[in-house]
Parts: sequence; structure tokens; C-alpha cells
Amino acid sequence: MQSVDLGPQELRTLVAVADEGGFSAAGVRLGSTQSAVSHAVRGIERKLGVVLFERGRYGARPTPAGARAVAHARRVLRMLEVMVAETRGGDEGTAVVGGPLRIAAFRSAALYLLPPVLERLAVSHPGIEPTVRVVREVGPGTAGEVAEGRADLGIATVGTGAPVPPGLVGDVLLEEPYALVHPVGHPAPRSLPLVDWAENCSSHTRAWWAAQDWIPAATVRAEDDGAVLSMVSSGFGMAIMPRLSLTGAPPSVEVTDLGAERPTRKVGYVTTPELAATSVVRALVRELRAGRKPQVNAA
Amino acid sequence: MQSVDLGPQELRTLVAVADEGGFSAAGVRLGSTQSAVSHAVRGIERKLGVVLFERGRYGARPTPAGARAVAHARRVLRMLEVMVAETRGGDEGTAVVGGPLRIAAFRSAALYLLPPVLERLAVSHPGIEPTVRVVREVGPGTAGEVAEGRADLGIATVGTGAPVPPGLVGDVLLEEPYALVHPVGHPAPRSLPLVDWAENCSSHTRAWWAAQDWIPAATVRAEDDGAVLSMVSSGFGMAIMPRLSLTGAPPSVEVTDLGAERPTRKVGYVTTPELAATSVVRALVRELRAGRKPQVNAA
DNA sequence: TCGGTCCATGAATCGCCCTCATAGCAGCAG
DNA sequence: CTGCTGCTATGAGGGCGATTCATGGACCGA
Repeated sequence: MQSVDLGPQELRTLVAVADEGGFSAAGVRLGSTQSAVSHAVRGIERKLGVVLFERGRYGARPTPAGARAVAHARRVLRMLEVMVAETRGGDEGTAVVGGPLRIAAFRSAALYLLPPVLERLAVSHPGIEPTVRVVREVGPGTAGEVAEGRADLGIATVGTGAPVPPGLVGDVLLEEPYALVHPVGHPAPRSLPLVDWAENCSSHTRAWWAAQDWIPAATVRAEDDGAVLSMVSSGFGMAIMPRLSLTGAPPSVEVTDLGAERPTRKVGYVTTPELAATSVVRALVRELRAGRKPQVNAA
Repeated sequence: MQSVDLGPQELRTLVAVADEGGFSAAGVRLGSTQSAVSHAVRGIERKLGVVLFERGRYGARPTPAGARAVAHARRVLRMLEVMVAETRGGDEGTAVVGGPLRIAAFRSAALYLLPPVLERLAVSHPGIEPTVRVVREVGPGTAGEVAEGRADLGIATVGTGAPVPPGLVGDVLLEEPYALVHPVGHPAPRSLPLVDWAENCSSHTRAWWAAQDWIPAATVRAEDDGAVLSMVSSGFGMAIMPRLSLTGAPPSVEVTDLGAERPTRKVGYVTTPELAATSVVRALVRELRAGRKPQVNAA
């Protein structure tokens, strides 16, 4: 109960096992051996008094307690990194802030919303090295990536319920309208099949659809919003898409506003509480907010 | 530049040196020796490439970089604690939350605002062991305690400017009026000397004083609000005090409302972003908010 | 100059963590 | 059933980092 002390190497071991799905692979990843991993995991489990991984012939899977431990481990490791970076760099404001910054974003945000923001960030804070990872906004989505410690900040669509998931912090950046998109010059676009994609959270548009007096002739599913747009542009169908996904729309499609009652969705950022206080994340959030107004209007 | 790995013992060493103000005392606190501390600090400084403490004959004082490192170290250590606790205990909600909870509060909050809240907390979460430390609300005050990692949550008077200091999170719990307090039955209380105390943030009352057409005959300073009240009750003078400080006022004093234009002050809680996500802190905040309305009315 | 308080330093030591080698276990193919 | 191929578990031994002990140096005040 006293010697519960988890060192960075132990934390890294937990993360590696969870990521690699097995002790042997984790050993390789850590540049160490399977035996070391086995010893370490057993030691940690003994210290905590909890079984963290279910061992099977196919490797190791985290138990519920193990999953919690891994998520915390990732965060603590990240904090240690940040601590080193912020201790070295002078005081925020008087000196350079730098280091890696892992962003998780859904496809259209990564393609159209982030680039100008990151450009400004590169100017104001050249030391920061952002990496953007595109994540499907289904299930836990980008917020899940952040909660699991795999990303520092996520760009997420915020649902109608809680603005951010419990245990995380964040804010809404912009509210964007959905619009009808169809092949340019088509005489009766509403007669075309509706193209939809898995990520498209129908909760935003459901109320609007219910109020409509027409239903689409057919519905086809595409891989993602980019594919949807490409199908529409080739004349195959029409779609109801958020403005952000229409940023790079080719001239072969026409975008029609849906009027006053059009559905909208909110896009925001999510981060962990401990990272929200760090200067790298703060810098990015500042640029995100700075781009807020223009983005909304430009949409 | 690669092997930068700070273990829990090293982090604890940093914290101990900062707290104790010297290597020798830190060694004692850690149950270890001065030599170990010296070696450890030197090693950390070499790893980080930064001098963390100024050594002098009087001991060791943190450099600016050292202060940052210490603050981060406290937070990381706390995160490790939380990690252990939340990994062991089942999922929040399905299992008991428990463990120590360090609260910093100014005097009157500790005496009158917290007790009923902690009582409810003890009922709803018997596993939590709160400790309350009374902190002078001057300089960094309770928020400083939280920022420095010496407390998990602080009860603070929120100034007119930012609701919470940068890097921290929190919210306002109640807004309470100031009132005139004087010896019971005194014919002309305003002719008595005004008793004031160092903690009393005059920014709340300054505007009100400026609008008054009388000034006190004299001003004397007392140690704290308790001493002020005691001086007033013994007939020595009168005072302008927030309601919270008047909760336990004896019958020998009389409280007079200051009317519609009376000054008020806001009282809130402050915590670090990473602790705000913790189940223990969340439990306390829930009880604090639950007590909000009744407290305002009862005041 | 002495006695006290600090921190610094070098060599010896202790303990932890890792490696190596090996064992155990489950599936699968013959 | 046997041998092969993934896994993980385990015990013995070694290396290296952390701690200690003993000492030295700097500074201050009496």
C-alpha cells in the first residue's frame, strides 16, 4: 500500500502492451524483451492488487481496470513530456513554447478547418510540431482518442446532449449549416437518390427531415463525405452535407441553401483537463478561437 | 536529450526541496539523506539541461524553471495517485470513490460554509477523507495553494477581473452582501472607529465607500475577521463585513443591511483542470453547488 | 579561529530491473 | 500421439542506477 510507485518505464510498458496486444510484441516495441514485459506487468499488478490484462494464446487484452490504467498511463506520460518541455523552455510568453502536439480530427475538419489554423500557429509558435491524425467520428470518435491519451486535442462534432464528454474539457468553435448539394444544372435534384455516409450523424438532420414533405427516391451509402461529394459531382445523386465538407466542392456541383429552417451542427474542440493548462494546447486553442468568427462567415 | 525520464522519486524530491527550502530538510522529509537529494537534483538538472535550484547558504530556492518543474511535478504525482485509485476502485458510479481530498479555504468559509457541505459529502461518499486547511486570502491565496499543488480544491473570493486565475478552473458558488455590524443598541454606530483586517479585499467595497457621504472616524486593523467581530462585539468599533463572516455573530452585535447599493463579493471554488476530472473533486463540487442556493438565502 | 550550517563529491553498497535460458500451455497438422 | 509454433511464466544471474557513508569546502556568526 506504500510502495505503489509506477515509474515511466512501467507506464510505457502498460501502453505498449495495450497497443501491441501482447507481451512479446510490446517487448519488441520497447526495444526490450518479452520477459521484461512479463515481469513488469506482473509487478504492477501486484502493486495495484488488480489484474490488468487477460492473457490468452493470442496475446493480452486489457481488463476494464487495465483499460483505465492504460488511459491514465498515457496521460501521465504525456504530462511528463510536457513538464520537460515547459521546464526547459522559458516562461510562457517570455520564451518559446514547443514540442509535439497531437491533434485528432474528423476528415473534413482536417482538410479544411485545420490548415489555416495550423499555418497561423506555425507563425506564432514555430517551435510547435503539430501532427494531425484523421479519425472516424463514429463511436468514441475524436473525443475517445483524447480520452485514451492518444491525442492531445480533438476536433469533434458536439452532440445535442452534453457539450463535452465527462472527464474532458472543451468548447464549441462554430455552428455550421447543412446544405443541399447536387449536380450543377440538374432540373429536379430532389428526385435523385440521396447519398449518405456512415459518419454523418443523422441526429442533426432528423428533425429537419421529419418536417419535410418529400423523401428521397433512394438512399445509398458511401465511404466518407469526400466520396459522397465525388458521387454527387459525377451526377449520381444529391446529398445533405455540412458546409465544412463542401469547402473544396468542384464546379460540377451546385450548393443550395436550405433556408431558415435548415439543420445545423456544432463543431468544437476537446482536450483533457491536464493538457488544457499546458502552453502548447493553449496556443492551439487560441488560434482555433481566433479563426472562429471568420470560419463561420466564410462557410 | 533522449534519456529524459523522471521517476516518481525524483519528482517527490523536487517537491520536497521546494517545500522544505533546502536539501538537508528535504532529505529528512523523504526519509532519506541530504546526499541522495543532492545527487538526485544534480541528476535531474543534468537530464533537463536546466538549473532548477539556486543553492545558497540558506538552503535552496527554485529558479523560475525550477518553480515550473515543481508545479508540474506536483500535478504529475497527483495524477499518479489518482491513476492508482481509479484503477483499483471500479468504474466511477458503479463503485465507491474514496481517498484523501485536500481543501484550502479562507477562514470564514472553513468555519461556516464548508461544514454542512462536508457533512453531506460524508453521507454521500463515506470513503472520501477531506482535510481543510485555512489559508490567508492574501497574495496568491487559496488559488495559489491549488496552483502549487498543495491543495486539490480552494474556496476563494473571486476578484472583479478574471473569474479564475489562468491555468485553473472553477466557478462562482455564491454572491454575498456586505453588511454593517456594530455593538447592539449603539445610538450612532457610524461614529465608531472602523475595524478592518488585512484579508478584506477592499476592491469589493471601494466603489461603495466612494459613494458614501460619510467616512469613518478612524480605522484600526485587526488580525482576521474573527478578531474584528470580537472587537465589535466588545463595543470597540463597527465594521463592514461579508455575511459569511457574520454567520456566528454573538447577540451583542447588531447587523444592519446596507440597502440596495450595498457592496457584494463573490465566493467560488478553484481547482486544477486535471483534478476537476477526478471523481473525488467532482463529488465535492456537486455538494458545493447543491448547497449554493440555500447558502445564499440563509446568509 | 572555532563551531555550526549548508551543499558537493567520490567510493562502496544495495536493490531493482533487465536478460538469458528454460518451462508450461494451448492449438494445429500430420 | 507427436512435433511444431505461437503465446506467457519463471528463476537465476548480472548490470546499472540510486542511496549511503564519509568527507570536504564554502560561508556565517560568535
